[in-house]
Amino acid sequence: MQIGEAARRAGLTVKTVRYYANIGMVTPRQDADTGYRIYGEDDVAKLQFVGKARRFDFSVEECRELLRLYEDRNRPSREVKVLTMKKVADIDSRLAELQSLRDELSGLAASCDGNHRPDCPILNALSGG
Amino acid sequence: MQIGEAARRAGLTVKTVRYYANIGMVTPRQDADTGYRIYGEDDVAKLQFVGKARRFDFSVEECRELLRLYEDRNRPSREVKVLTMKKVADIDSRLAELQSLRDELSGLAASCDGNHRPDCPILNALSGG
DNA sequence: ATAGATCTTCCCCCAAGGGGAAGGTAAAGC
DNA sequence: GCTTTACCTTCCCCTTGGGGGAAGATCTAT
Repeated sequence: MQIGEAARRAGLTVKTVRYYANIGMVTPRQDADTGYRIYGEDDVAKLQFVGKARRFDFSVEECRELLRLYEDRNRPSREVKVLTMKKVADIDSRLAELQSLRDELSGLAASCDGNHRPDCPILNALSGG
Repeated sequence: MQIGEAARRAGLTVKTVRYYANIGMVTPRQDADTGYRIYGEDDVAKLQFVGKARRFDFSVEECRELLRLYEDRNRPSREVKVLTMKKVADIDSRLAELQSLRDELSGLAASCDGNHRPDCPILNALSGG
């Protein structure tokens, strides 16, 4: 099939699928006459795989690694688990960071009257040392 | 003072301070002879303000807006509060998204033996529809 | 034959700067 | 006076993960 249908079936944009071809992540055959990319079922499966991994917040490089493991029928599952737990740890630290930001900002917002007068504890906090 | 000291006092890199000057966010005087940027105390205060707002996850454009409010002695505090609460809402939705990702990934990791054998529920989940 | 949909490559764009080259300037040491 | 060192300037390319759109080729339907 052509790139449009492959993209549709993988739930990705054509631009994205072409990008994955360019960076060598999912490389379809190429028609010698027209230059059109030709995708097979296996390619679509890989595109779906990558799309899903991206939605799980894996970076493109991490997806490349996961894809390599996915294609290696003999890899130990430990390798996949390690990558996944590392990603969970990444997300945990980002969560903690965001939560703390959220609490501080929310506290500031609560302390601000939010009326027509110019006095504002939020700006005071941002400008204070 | 010159850009180096201004950056040091604001806790930013010289690159960042120069960037803020280029995009018109914090614009110092400029020495006509040497072309050197010359920062005053008020500029340093603005740099500190922006640096702090950036650490609170406000985008550069949002910082520009906050800075405008900061400099406007007559603005109603409501405007600042609205911006802040919108940012809190942004962070909340990002938190929910990350939390859900984290739970799914963590569940997958828990279901994977992580041994030397190739069977891996994580990859199965990523490749399944 | 021609219109419309799809495909190709090519190039510029986003945030928020970082890295480093090439060159001007100033202060301190000898 | 000369040199080293530290600081400053502009300029350009790099990052992530593609999006937007132009110019041109190809395929399908009428």
